[in-house]
Amino acid sequence: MQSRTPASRAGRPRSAAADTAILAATREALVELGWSKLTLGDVATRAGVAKTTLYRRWAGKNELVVDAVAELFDELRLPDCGTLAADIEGVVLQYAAILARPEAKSGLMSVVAESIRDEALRERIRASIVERQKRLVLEGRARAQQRGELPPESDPEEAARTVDLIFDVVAGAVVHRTLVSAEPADEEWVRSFARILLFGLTGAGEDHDAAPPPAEGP
Amino acid sequence: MQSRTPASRAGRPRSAAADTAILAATREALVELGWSKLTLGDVATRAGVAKTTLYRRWAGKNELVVDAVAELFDELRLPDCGTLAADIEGVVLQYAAILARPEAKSGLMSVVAESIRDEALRERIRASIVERQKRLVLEGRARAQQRGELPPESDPEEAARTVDLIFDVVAGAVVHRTLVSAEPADEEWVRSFARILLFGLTGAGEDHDAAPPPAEGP
Amino acid sequence: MQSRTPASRAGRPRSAAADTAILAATREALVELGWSKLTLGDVATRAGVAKTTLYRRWAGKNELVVDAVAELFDELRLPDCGTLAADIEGVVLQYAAILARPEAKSGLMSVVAESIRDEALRERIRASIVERQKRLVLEGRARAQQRGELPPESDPEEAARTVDLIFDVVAGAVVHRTLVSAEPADEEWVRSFARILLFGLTGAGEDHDAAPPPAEGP
Amino acid sequence: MQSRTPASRAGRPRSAAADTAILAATREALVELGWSKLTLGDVATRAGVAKTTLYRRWAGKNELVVDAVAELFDELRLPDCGTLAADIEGVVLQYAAILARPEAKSGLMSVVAESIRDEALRERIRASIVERQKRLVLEGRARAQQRGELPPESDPEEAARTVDLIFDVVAGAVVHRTLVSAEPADEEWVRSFARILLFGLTGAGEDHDAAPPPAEGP
DNA sequence: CTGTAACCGAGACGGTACGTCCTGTCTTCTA
DNA sequence: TAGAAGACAGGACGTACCGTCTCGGTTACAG
Repeated sequence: MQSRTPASRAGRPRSAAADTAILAATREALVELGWSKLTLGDVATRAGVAKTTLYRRWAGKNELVVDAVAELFDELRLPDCGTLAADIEGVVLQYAAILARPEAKSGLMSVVAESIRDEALRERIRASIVERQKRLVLEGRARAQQRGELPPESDPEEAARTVDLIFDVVAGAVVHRTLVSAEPADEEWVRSFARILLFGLTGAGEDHDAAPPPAEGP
Repeated sequence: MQSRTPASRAGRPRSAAADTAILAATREALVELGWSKLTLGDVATRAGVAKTTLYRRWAGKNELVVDAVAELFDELRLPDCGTLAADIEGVVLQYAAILARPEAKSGLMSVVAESIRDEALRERIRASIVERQKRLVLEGRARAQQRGELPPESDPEEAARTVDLIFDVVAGAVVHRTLVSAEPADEEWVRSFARILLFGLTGAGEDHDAAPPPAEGP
Repeated sequence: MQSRTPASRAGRPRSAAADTAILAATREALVELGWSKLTLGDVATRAGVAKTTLYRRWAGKNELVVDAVAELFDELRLPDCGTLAADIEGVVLQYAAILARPEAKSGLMSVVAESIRDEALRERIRASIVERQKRLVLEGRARAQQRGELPPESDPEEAARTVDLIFDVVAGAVVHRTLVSAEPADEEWVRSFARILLFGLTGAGEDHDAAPPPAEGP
Repeated sequence: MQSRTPASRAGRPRSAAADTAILAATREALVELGWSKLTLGDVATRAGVAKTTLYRRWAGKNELVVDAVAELFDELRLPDCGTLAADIEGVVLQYAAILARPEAKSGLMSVVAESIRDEALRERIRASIVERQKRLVLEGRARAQQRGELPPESDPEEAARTVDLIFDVVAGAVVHRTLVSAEPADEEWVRSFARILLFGLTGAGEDHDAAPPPAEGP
């Protein structure tokens, strides 16, 4: 989380408990107050820690919140459900479950909004949150290829672009459903979404130029 | 924007020019400073207006920013490109163009983040921004149905759910691409995304229970 | 009180009732709020009058309060009590009675304090409040001279100086007793004060160089 | 001025230099602007101090001005001039000299006016300004009694009342001369005033019931 | 077992912005 | 043309946080 560069510097070492307490207090405050009303002084008080201690470890509110929220994504795992369809549903549901928590909603969107004007913050978010999720998409594809549900990629660059695209679609849809539409991304919704995504993925590769055939739905 | 109730109340009427100046100043400040560093005092100064005038018309920063950003969406139109595929690409591109503007990025995401803890703000966003966009999805579907590209909906409730889903997918993908991945939603990306969406929409309705057939890509 | 320049200007004449209502409202507000918390907007509301009307007639808070307080001194009269001693007591008691009223305390001292930095205000106070009181001292001396209690003045300039001195002593003592010591200037106090003043006045003229004889008091 | 209670509390101690700078800046602002136009923000700026520092130590403008003005009275000393007459003149002159300073004029009268509606403020003024002066009256009487110019008091309660009366007369006269009449309390005026006071004090005790003898002046 | 270096809590500090209130001016409608 | 109503520019208010600093005290490793 922070630099620990050399070996074991002289002097009193930093309290490890403080880190835990601060991040927990941050999430608690996010739930109660939301990002914009969260103050570092209040977080310090909740954590039973001096404001100085907090500033010694994080540069500011944004960095602190990124770390606090990032811990929520530690539990994200890709379950092996046997089919690509089930895997997609599984990972989307997990992502939706995390975004259903108020500390994630409040914290994540706000720091993303802040990151628009702050390159370092954007990088921190990417490293500690986004990449962790994107790994799941990669794992899922590899597994589907092993099963024969998806063909092995021919052009690796094109394949990377597709992963990015899928990730934006999945994460974006869940985020928009949860935050903007403010409706729960429940099982039914996830199933509908996964259908569209699956058909999009498996159908979109067939023919790049032919118009798609007319269909009954939606 | 504000009450317009009776006919022509007593006392000096509110300056219409002030509204315009304030909203423009707000967008300008959003571009330069971003949401979190935007100050109502600064906006007032830029607009050549007293702080009180600003507070007389808006309850706070969030309400002001929503109105300022909402004006950006006034220009959103659905072009009639002849085919569903082209229409989808067209509207996604337009939405992407708006989200490419820094005042939209900074403003929109921040107020959405704030709206998580503020029902009234969420409603204001829905009314002045979201609904305006969702109308385009409805228009596009009606047009596609006229052309015969999409069948008329049988269950109107199911149809409404589908519109919401599509909207979350489209808007979410563009938002995520633009803000989180911080890559431009350019023509190439939009074409790829529209392909997936089109196949998803036209293919997903075919058979609700059968597994999709294996495909080549990606 | 204010300009009334020519004869009877064209257009709607100023409401005379408004003046009365405004001054009464000013005194009422002085009692309830004191000078520093009194606002012209509040006075206008109490008087059932628009702020504009108020500003059309008075230049500001200070001028308004001077006029409002000056009306309190209209009732000041010098009773003919038969002896100089009784006359002094009588006028001091009257002055004390006015200063016992909270609107006088609050208003008078504040405008005097303001007048330190405002020549025009000082002149207005002198004209509408101070001179009115000083007249009583002049009357009292004339009456005492007629009775033979005081000798006629030889040097008119010296006499004027003495009147000023007496006035400062009398008014100053009552003001200080009432405001700074915050004790009532009741009959007992006035009697003690009048004794000192009377002996001072009648004894001080006797011998300008000789040291006063030792005495029993105070 | 503020609490000094325990030994050396935790945390960064308050800057002593700040107190000095703030009070000096307050007097400076009083001279330039007067009480009503004096701003706490401006005082803070002049003192090179943050507004918060100022509010941490004083409850408001009035308390601050009392303390700033009170320091002016620190220099007040009773000179031993040998006779009661000379002592009176000396102390009155000193008091007049302080009241001649614009910061005293502006500040003192305004806070006294405010104190009418604020018991705590009145007490603060009494403690830090009035009592300090009243001590001089006590010293002066004791000295005169040692010299035999005044008899020792028989009734201590009556004696206290007399001290209060004298103080109101002396302070009130100087204040009224300086502020209301707006004339300097110069040596000549002080001599005339001291004469009256001296005769009043030494003569008033002689006979409580007899009418004073007719005299030549004023 | 003793420096000493880095930590810790507490809280004052110089700042910035807040949202409210009041001032004195103006603009409109009504009488 | 006066008056009521109320919007306007401007500016001070007192509060809340920010991020920094200066204290007295406490660990825990190094000599």
